[in-house]
Amino acid sequence: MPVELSASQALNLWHSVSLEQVRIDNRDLTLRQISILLHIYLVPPPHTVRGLAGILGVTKPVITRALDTMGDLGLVTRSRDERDKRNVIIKRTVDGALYLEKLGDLIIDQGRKLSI
Amino acid sequence: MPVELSASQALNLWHSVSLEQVRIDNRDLTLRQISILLHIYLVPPPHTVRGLAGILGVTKPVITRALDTMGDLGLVTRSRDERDKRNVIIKRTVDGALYLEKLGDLIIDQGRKLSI
DNA sequence: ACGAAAAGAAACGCTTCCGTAACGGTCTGA
DNA sequence: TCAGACCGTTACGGAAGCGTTTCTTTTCGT
Repeated sequence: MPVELSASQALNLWHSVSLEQVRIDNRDLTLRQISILLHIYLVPPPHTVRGLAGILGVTKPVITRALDTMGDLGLVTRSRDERDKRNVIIKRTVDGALYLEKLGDLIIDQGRKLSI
Repeated sequence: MPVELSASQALNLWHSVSLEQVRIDNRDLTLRQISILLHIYLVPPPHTVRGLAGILGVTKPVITRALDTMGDLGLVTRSRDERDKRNVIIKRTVDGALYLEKLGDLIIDQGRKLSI
């Protein structure tokens, strides 16, 4: 079930959602952080630092720092992989799920308001 | 013509577009910068620093800095308002239009790939 | 058993962003 | 006309991001 958007619909959707996100959310995540967060919550686990770095095309410290920041915000958690103690498994939190739920609602709302 | 999205469609769309944007674009604009850029290009002019600050709910220096950064990237230009020389009018550029055209195409492409 | 490899974190120097506050140039109305 | 309001920028100290490099712990192959 693809979603067919016109050029103006696509950009207007992005515009209104970004704007509301900026206005509402004081946490001000970067695009990278949002990508990581969405990836963790939408793609089946397990998620590792190395894996995420490869997927986003960034270096490992970028992921570590993003997880530090989002961990402080309560959006994700980390725990050692007991099967291979070199790995860290990135886990979801209730707050993180809530955050993305709100984002989803925002996108849906702004999508409904589109014209042309 | 509203766009009806399911919760999973909304988040998957945001996920895939953010991910591709991170992978493709080395400029790495912040969400605020993207909001400003989209606003300048989608909302009829004139655009002023004070006006944008009010719309985004941020302070004026935030707008000035964002315009500095995006000006260096060639995405926007500024010029004094000759009618009231206190004001600065923010203008569009060819590169900026091209940047947003690519973003629009990306959103459209990822929208087409959605399922469920 | 032990050296190499792998994973994540920490350190380092740098850049960029933030909000508050102060600053010059411009307009305006009393 | 000129004091005050307005507009955008700059300055400042601090926080957070970046990529590269180094370090610690753990695993794996021989």
